[in-house]
Amino acid sequence: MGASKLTDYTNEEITLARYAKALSHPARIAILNVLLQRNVCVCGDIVDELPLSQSTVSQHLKELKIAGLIKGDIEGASICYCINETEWSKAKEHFTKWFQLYDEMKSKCC
Amino acid sequence: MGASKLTDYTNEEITLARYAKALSHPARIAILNVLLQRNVCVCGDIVDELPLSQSTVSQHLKELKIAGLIKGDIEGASICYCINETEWSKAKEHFTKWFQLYDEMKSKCC
DNA sequence: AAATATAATCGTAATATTGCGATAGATATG
DNA sequence: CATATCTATCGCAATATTACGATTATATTT
Repeated sequence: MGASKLTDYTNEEITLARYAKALSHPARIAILNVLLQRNVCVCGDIVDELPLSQSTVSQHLKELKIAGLIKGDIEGASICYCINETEWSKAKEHFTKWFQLYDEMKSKCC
Repeated sequence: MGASKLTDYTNEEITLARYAKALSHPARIAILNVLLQRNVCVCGDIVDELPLSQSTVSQHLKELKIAGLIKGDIEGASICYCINETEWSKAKEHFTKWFQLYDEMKSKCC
């Protein structure tokens, strides 16, 4: 009856926040930009393109992998990273639809 | 000649990461959802809708305000928060265009 | 097998974030 | 003016993030 406090966040809120978190560091955006700009899958080249150490880049790659935005295929001694199309599309959809909610608002205030 | 290390991130990378950071917590997404769902500007109502204390909500509101995504108009003793249309559109554009870069890739790998 | 190259992981330090209660400031109401 | 309401800020604790060097694991050469 009384209690109107939300007990928790919705799945949609959590999902969106998780994608956003993956993109919340310039290094991770830069990594994805490298993957977007090159036709070929890069691996250690990413390290050379960023102002960060190998271990730090590897950590950022791990986070992007956990978020699902990239995948890494073992290619000999090196690893070929690239954007995960499925998850990329999902993230795109989530953001696009969410941002569009504003346009669908009937009455905007202030 | 040799050195190919990026000295720093691009403005675009920083901007995108900053927007993403503002959206990287479920509470902030939830706050924006409240503002998106209500026709009228809410103020302290946001606190009632979230599983967080008043001070914590206030802090999240501050971050959203710093990111520019919302603005707060003083309305008597309370404050009327709403989405900042200009910045919202900017963020939307940034994300949309960036996500679209994938579609514009000539050859996808892996 | 030894040496080399590549990338992940460990350990650690510095910093940032998150959350809350308590307090302060500003505005309304009696 | 006193009180109540609403929101921001302060102080603090717990946790998470970021970054790096050193090490480890795996694969490729020689």
